[in-house]
Amino acid sequence: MADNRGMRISAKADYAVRAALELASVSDDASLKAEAIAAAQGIPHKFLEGILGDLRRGGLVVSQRGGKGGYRLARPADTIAIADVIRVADGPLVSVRGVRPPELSYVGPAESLLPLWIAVRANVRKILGEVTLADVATAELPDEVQGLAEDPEAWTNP
Amino acid sequence: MADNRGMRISAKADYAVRAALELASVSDDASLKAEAIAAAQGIPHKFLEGILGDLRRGGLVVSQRGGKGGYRLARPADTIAIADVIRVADGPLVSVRGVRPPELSYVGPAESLLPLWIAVRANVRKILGEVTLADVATAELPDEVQGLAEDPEAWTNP
DNA sequence: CGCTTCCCTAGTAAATCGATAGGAAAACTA
DNA sequence: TAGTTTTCCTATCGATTTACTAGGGAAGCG
Repeated sequence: MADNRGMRISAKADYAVRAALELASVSDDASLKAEAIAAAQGIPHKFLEGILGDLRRGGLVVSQRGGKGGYRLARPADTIAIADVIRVADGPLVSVRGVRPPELSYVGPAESLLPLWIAVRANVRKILGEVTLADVATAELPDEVQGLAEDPEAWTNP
Repeated sequence: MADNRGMRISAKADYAVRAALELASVSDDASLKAEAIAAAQGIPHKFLEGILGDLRRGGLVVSQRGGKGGYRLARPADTIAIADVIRVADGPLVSVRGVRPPELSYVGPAESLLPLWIAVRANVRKILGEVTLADVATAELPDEVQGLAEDPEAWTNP
């Protein structure tokens, strides 16, 4: 009864970020077709189309139809945080039981759970909010993040 | 199409932690009945029973049947991290598309996504792994966590 | 027009979420 | 030993979500 799942990043969010990275990696006013992104990243084409629609409605990408059409980023890649992409594709970064931490209320010995969830959220926000598409696409993560990822301990499973 | 959900803590994980906190708040060898915990925390009784079963199988609580029965923590409250409880109730703390970060493989401009997820996971682990049931139950969070939770910015939504 | 590519709506199988139901098995109590 | 209490186990359930697929309409271009 205690199996998979915990705090998960959905396929949709993962795909959205990867698609955005693909767009971030091409020269500034060039555009990519959904099919090309799908092939490059191994994402189901029609599923990706829906995700790109979300990114467009969220103002992160712009699209063009027709023969020379495709998608491109609406802003420079170094002004779009990974958090922006996840939020547009998947909603709030962190939630507890479906609601965002500030809406929760705890009683008795659980009262201090609220500040704890808030702290977790603040930390996730800090990382995903400061790392941009440009950072990831050029493989130059901020030192702070790089440091965390270099600790061999971080790569081990529980 | 871009609605709720992101990185979520499930009802089950939330309930598990709250139940464990209730147990942490009573004197050391006393025990609580599932019904009492359910009432104190407003958790559906039968649902909680299943969760307490997980905690028992995970070695975090011990149980006793019969008239004077109930549940108590298997170890002192200051040796059980919130992360322990979540993992036992809900599986790995952080996962991407159902699998744990080290099992992922990215190509092209998405290559540095892996270290990014690793960094996020390391950070979540750090917080939830160092805060114990005793810390939360006594409302004395570690300074580092307290600091994060005190920033007013952390309490605002996006 | 004809081709391409985005755009939109619907549907769908499978899993998960958040429970509920019913009773068997143990422990204590009288 | 009978009765009570409480945990323990299995099974089920409706709603929602997840990860896709299908099919066609609407732009844009040559």
